[in-house]
Amino acid sequence: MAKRADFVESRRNTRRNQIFKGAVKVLADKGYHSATTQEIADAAGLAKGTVYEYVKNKEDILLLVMEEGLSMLKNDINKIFEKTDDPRERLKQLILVQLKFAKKYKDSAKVVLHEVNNLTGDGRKMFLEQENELVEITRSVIDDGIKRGYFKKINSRLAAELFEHASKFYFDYGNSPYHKSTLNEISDFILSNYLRAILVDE
Amino acid sequence: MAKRADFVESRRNTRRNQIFKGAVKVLADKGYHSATTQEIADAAGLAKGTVYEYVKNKEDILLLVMEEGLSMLKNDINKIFEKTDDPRERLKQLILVQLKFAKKYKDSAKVVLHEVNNLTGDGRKMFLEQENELVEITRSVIDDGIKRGYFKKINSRLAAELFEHASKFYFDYGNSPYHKSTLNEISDFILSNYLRAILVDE
Amino acid sequence: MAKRADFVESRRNTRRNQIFKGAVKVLADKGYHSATTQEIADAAGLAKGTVYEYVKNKEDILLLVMEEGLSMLKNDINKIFEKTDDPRERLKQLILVQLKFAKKYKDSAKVVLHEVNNLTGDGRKMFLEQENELVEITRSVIDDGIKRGYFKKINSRLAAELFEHASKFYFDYGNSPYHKSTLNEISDFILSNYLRAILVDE
Amino acid sequence: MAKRADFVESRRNTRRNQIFKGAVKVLADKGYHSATTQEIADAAGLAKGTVYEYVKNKEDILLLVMEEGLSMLKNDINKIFEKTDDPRERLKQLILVQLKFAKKYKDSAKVVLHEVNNLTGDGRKMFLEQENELVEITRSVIDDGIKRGYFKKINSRLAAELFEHASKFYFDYGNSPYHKSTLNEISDFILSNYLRAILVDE
DNA sequence: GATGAATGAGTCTTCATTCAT
DNA sequence: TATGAATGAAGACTCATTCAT
Repeated sequence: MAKRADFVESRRNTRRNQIFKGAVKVLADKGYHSATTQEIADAAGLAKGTVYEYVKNKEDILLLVMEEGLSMLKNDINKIFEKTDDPRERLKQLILVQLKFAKKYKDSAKVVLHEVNNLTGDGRKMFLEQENELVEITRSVIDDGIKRGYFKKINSRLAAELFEHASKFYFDYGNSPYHKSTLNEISDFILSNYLRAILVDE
Repeated sequence: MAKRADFVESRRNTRRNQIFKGAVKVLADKGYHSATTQEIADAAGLAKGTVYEYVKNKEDILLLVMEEGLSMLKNDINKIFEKTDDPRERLKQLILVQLKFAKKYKDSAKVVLHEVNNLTGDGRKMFLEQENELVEITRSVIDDGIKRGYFKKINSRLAAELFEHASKFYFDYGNSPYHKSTLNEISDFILSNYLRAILVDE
Repeated sequence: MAKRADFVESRRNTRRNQIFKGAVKVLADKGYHSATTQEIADAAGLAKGTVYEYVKNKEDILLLVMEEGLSMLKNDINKIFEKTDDPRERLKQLILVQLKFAKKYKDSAKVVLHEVNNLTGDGRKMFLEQENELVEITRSVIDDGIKRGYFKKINSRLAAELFEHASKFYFDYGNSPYHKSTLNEISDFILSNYLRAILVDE
Repeated sequence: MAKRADFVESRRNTRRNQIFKGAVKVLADKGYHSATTQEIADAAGLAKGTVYEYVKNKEDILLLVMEEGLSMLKNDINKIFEKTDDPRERLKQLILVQLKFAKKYKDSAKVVLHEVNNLTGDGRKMFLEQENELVEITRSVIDDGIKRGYFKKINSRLAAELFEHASKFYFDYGNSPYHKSTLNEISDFILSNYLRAILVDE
């Protein structure tokens, strides 16, 4: 029984999670550069010094938030593939899941969308890779749909990029007082227009 | 003859333009918070103190850049309406103009897109208003198209928001090494799919 | 039988010795202020908290090292007096022993020489007293030599201070890449020149 | 007339000198690591930010102090060579000058002696080079003395190192309450004993 | 006794803004 | 008007010390 090591590992996870939760709130609210490590520590319910036990530096906090955010999103996405293998349904769910994610994890989504540019070096590289992976998943679904004769013969990579971009629409929601539509209206519009646009005419 | 006042006013414009040009480059390159006023002054070919003669504070520099950027974009947009009054053509041009703008004024576009959140108070309000105005222009074109029987009876406000959002796609291009499509491919895709999706079937 | 107390006392000594050995290495390498208590604990093979069971604070670690260093040096010095009572030979050995000490306990010597100024309060007082004691030993040897007619009638206190100072020469050796002489060359030079200089002409 | 550039240059020198003077006091008193940049700025009569206009970082302040200290010392040394070319007199003056320097510029001397180890990289290299230069000057004087038959055929490099070391004796004076001798006593002792020791017997 | 996670005071450094020239 | 030296508030990060387990 590696009881001791387990405990240490578990506490480590607890702390990283505290930091994640605190940081998400603060970063979504003030943005990376305007947020101070003190504020993040306070929001995490930890002392400043304690945060640095679990994180290399400020950028590492951002990385933690983005990785966790992406990981949660990927989790949701993976579940889609268990339910159906029809590319039309998969593509639809792919969009829905991301719109819902933006609503459910409003703060995480906001950080993921807005703070990429504050990532440098390996962190940035890793993030872009993950983002690209997401596009590639979408692309493979589209390619499958084309092969099976459901979708028109479009540039699947670009289509995937544009779908991903559209899925991010809701990420920004609430930033402007002029935004009014509900999540349902948005997903209905995208699904019934964008998605239908690439279906082959029957 | 307000000769003297004219001269003063004209120099003021020259200076503000110098600042705009310098700031655009620096802000696009390093982002608002990482850029220093010194760097901006250098890029503008002015002393730091001189910059402050023409600008209230750092945020005011950002505002200047965004206003100028938006104003250039609006200029381009207004020209569309002089050429045709067919809402189908107008909507198409509306999208094209924005994609082209993102390419032509890469740096301005980057700043406009990424730094909104660093605007506060009245500056932010003004920017969001202008952005909303843009959406409203698009919306009125769509409404006109619906009225004339060209477009389906869709939620025109939401449609306009989504078109605006899609137009911003190219703004982010080049940020990731995975981005590969050309401007032409992007506009073709959007026009032939998104735009066609809202046309009434003949 | 104070068995229990003995055991406690013995462990205490073991631990203090671990700390001494670890600290000497780290302090000689990085200097007092740049060395962290964590590094010292690591080098001692103890946990940080454990170190604080045997030591009041960081300065106390330095004190431990300096006291131990001086105590070892005094040990070596005392042996001289058992072997001869000729002040000429005693003075010679006094110098030799210190040069050799600097070579044998390079790290200890380095710490003793360089970190005096980081000692404060009682620790500093104690150290300076001990250093003075060393000078006084040398002085008494010189005084004895003068009384017996071997040495010239010089200011014995100052002479002792200068001999002590010369003995520290080798302490600094190796700090600069320009240092090249061997211990033997140094001791030969000091003995055959400085020492001979105070002998009465025969 | 490069009036403007001259003025700028002159102010720069004034400021660097203020920093030098403030830093010398503080560094001599508290040591490099215990002194804060705030204390140094205060002692210099400048704001903390202003100090950083004239200095790269904290270590750069130390470098400034050591360079200035060494430069003053070298100045004094150079004057010796103008007065006589007799190596016996030159060597004597070489020692005297350094002892006097330690008295006159007590604080500078203390910093130069004690803080070498806090110099890193190029700063350290430069300092050691300069120190070596000093030894080489002494050595050349000794070599000259040997060639002219005044001094015994000793290892001149080592002799020079030891003379330099002895000259530093007074640098440390005042650190311990047990130090009592005056500068005159010290120089008399060194000159009449150490120096005479290397003279050829007549 | 031993441990090492938690703490927060303390430090260096940057940079927007001001103002005397 | 133009300048850039001076300022000091603010912020990231370190590390000696404590204390619950």
